[in-house]
Amino acid sequence: MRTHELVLQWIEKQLSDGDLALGGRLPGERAMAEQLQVSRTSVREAVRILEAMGVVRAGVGSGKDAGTVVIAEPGSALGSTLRLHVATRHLPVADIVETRVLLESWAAERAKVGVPALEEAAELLDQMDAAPDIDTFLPLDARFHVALARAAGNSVVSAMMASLRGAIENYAGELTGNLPDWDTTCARLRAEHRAILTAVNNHDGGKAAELVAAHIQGFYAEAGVGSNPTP
Amino acid sequence: MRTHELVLQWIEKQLSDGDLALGGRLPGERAMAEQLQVSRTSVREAVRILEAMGVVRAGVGSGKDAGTVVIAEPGSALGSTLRLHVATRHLPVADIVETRVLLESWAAERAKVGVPALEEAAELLDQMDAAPDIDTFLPLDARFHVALARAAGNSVVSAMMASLRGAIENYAGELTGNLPDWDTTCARLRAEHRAILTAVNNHDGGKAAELVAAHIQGFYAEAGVGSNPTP
DNA sequence: CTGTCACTGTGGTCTAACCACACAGTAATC
DNA sequence: GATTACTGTGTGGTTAGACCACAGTGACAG
Repeated sequence: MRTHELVLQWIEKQLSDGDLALGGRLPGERAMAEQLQVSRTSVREAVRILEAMGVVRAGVGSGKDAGTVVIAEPGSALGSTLRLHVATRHLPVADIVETRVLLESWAAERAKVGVPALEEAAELLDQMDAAPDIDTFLPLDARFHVALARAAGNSVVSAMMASLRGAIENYAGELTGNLPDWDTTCARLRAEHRAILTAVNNHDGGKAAELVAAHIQGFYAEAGVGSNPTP
Repeated sequence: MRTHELVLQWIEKQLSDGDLALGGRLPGERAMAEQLQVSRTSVREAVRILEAMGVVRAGVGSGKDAGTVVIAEPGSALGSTLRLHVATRHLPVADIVETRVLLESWAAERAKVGVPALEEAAELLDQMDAAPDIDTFLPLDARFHVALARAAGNSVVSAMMASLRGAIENYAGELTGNLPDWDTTCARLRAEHRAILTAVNNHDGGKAAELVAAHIQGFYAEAGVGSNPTP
């Protein structure tokens, strides 16, 4: 077993045993190296991996943001991983879109009314109405969909949704260039968002799920995913 | 931007541009370091991250297994990430099980008859009948479920299924200790597996999905997930 | 022809040093 | 006395250089 894996194991055990909790601070790299009788290099490689997994955040200097602290950001970590695999052509964009439909439909059907995530979603819709251009609109759109997924209350599904959205984020930006008329499309998307949120608030999960599926598939079909996968 | 991130960006670009394909070999660490004008340490940190993401595999020595080659194993990578986050208590096991039900039901409903993955699944069932003990049975069970998911033909769903299974693998091992009578449970699980596969082969996706959902939820309910999350 | 042995290139590890940063305490200044 | 400037300390970030184990390759001696 390689040295940095040993360090990784040790840290994972600290987490499992509860000796290291969310928000907690790891020992300094030098201290850990001495404690585990390994070089600082190996400790750093382990920390890098944890950072890539969204388990810790490393900060220089001193004070509140300094040191290596335990965080919980699975979404961005899974997103990076998926993005890399998309780059290797191993994960087709079409499969990601299909998975998005699957997860978001499920989430829409089970979204709980009155939770903070839904209020955030409603707020985002207002901001999207005021968005002047595509580059302002798209990030809000992404956040709306992730907020909707969070409303279902399953943290794994939320994380996966966020990661899927993140993995094809750049891609979505390119796709909008293929659209014949952005203003028309944008208006339609906004209307569909409202309809989805209304269905959820009316406790009509089935309809919400249908609308979400049509919403996502409609966008990618219009933008030409499948027929024109890598423009 | 940190140095190793720069290296990561460079490698990701090589992948996106197709200059580096699946099965391809990265330049040696020393060569890359010189080419990018960074230290070998930074190159190594980048490679570590890619390795953790299941994008590359590093092998010492020389010959076919040597060097750093591009692979595509998103499943194990996502699994490690999820496992770590379960360790931080940020992702409840119950949410993972729920997501498994969601993905596997979907996959069972859309499984294509006649694909290699289904044949593999059938073969695994025979091996499970011959399994002498739990420790032989469980890995086969895991592979059966992943094979079933693969039969639906969506690589993202397959990868996520494999990762979910991997994230709670150790956990499943502990749970079987809670079962009152393993032999009885095992016989039931085997029968349920057969029923699922039969439904799929009969093109009865709806029934297959129902059976899968009941199968998974039944097992975890019997083993006590939810009422006894961290024994 | 065969077995041995040095060579070469790979990743894996370690040491020791320096840097930039941010805060904390202290000293000099107004 | 209050304010400012300055070290001191500890953090991660980066680098250079060395050595190790490993696995093929090829030359050489038998």
